[in-house]
Amino acid sequence: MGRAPCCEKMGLKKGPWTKEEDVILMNYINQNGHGNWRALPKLAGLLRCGKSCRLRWMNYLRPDIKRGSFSKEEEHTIIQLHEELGNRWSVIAARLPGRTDNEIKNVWHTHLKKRLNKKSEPNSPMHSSSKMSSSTTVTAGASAVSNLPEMDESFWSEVFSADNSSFDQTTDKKSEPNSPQHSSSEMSSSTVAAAALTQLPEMDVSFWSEVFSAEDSSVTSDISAANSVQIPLNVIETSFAFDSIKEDGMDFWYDLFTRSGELIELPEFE
DNA sequence: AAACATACCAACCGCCGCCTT
DNA sequence: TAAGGCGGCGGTTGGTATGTT
Repeated sequence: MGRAPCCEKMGLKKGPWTKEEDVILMNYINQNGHGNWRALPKLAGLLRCGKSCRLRWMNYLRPDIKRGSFSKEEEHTIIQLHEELGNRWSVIAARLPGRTDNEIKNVWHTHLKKRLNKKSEPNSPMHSSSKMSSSTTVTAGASAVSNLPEMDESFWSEVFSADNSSFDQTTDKKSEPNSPQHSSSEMSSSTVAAAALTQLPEMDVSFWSEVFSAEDSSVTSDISAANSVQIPLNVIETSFAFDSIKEDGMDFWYDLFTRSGELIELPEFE
C-alpha cells in the first residue's frame, strides 16, 4: 500500500520524553481525550509524532498503570499465557491489569525467558526451541503446552527461585517510573508540576515526587499553585474508567506502602 | 580507578489489520 | 473492490545503570 512514515521527520522530536512533555500530554488527554493520535501532538503543542504520544501514554502515563516489580503470581501468569499464546503481548497484557505489553515483553526477554531456558537446559525437549518466538502461533503454543513436563508447584518455585536476585533487583528500579536513564530536563515550572499532582491523585506518586525533588521541597508547599490550572477532577474522571482504576490503584498503593517501610510521607492531597 | 561486560528498559521502526471513502 | 488512513502490535535498538575484572 505504501504509506507515509508516521512522522514526517521535519522538526519532530525523538528520544526520551521530558517531564514537561509528559505534563503537556497528560493535561491534554485529560481535558480532551485522545480522539486522533495523529492530530493530537499538534493540538497539544508537542513536537512529537502521534505514534510517539500514543506509546508514551499507553506505556507510561496512563493513570491505571501498575508500577513496581512483577509479583510471582504475575510472572507465573505471563509464563503460562506465553505458553498458550506465544508472543501475543497485548493479549497477555490484557490479562494482567495495569501492565503494558511493552513491560511484559521486557520482563519476558530480560528475566523469564532466561529463567526458563536455564530451567530447561539440561535436557530440553521443550524450550530449547528458543525460536518459539515470533512465529509462535496459538496452535504452536498449544502444542508446546502439550509437550511440557507437568508444571507443578515445584516447577514454578524452582523457576522463580532460580533468579530471585534479579527478581528483587527489579523491585527497586522499577519503582521509579521516570528512570534515571532519562537525562530529562527538570520541570520548568513548579506550578505545572503541582497542578499535575493535584489533578491526578492516582498518578504514580514517585513520579511526581521526583518531579518535585528536582525543584525543591518548596514546591510541595506551593501546591496551592495548582489552582492555576483549570482541569476539574470530574473531567479526568470522565476521561477514564476511574472507578476501576481507583480500586486497583488503591490496592496497589496500599501494597506498595505496606511493603516499603522506608517510604517517605506523601504530599497531602486535599 | 578505569575499562569492559552485562542487564535493563524506554522508545523507535515497520508491518498488519480494520475501517472509511 | 481498491486505495488510503489510522491505530495497534511485536521486534529491535540505543542509552544508561550496574556489576566485574
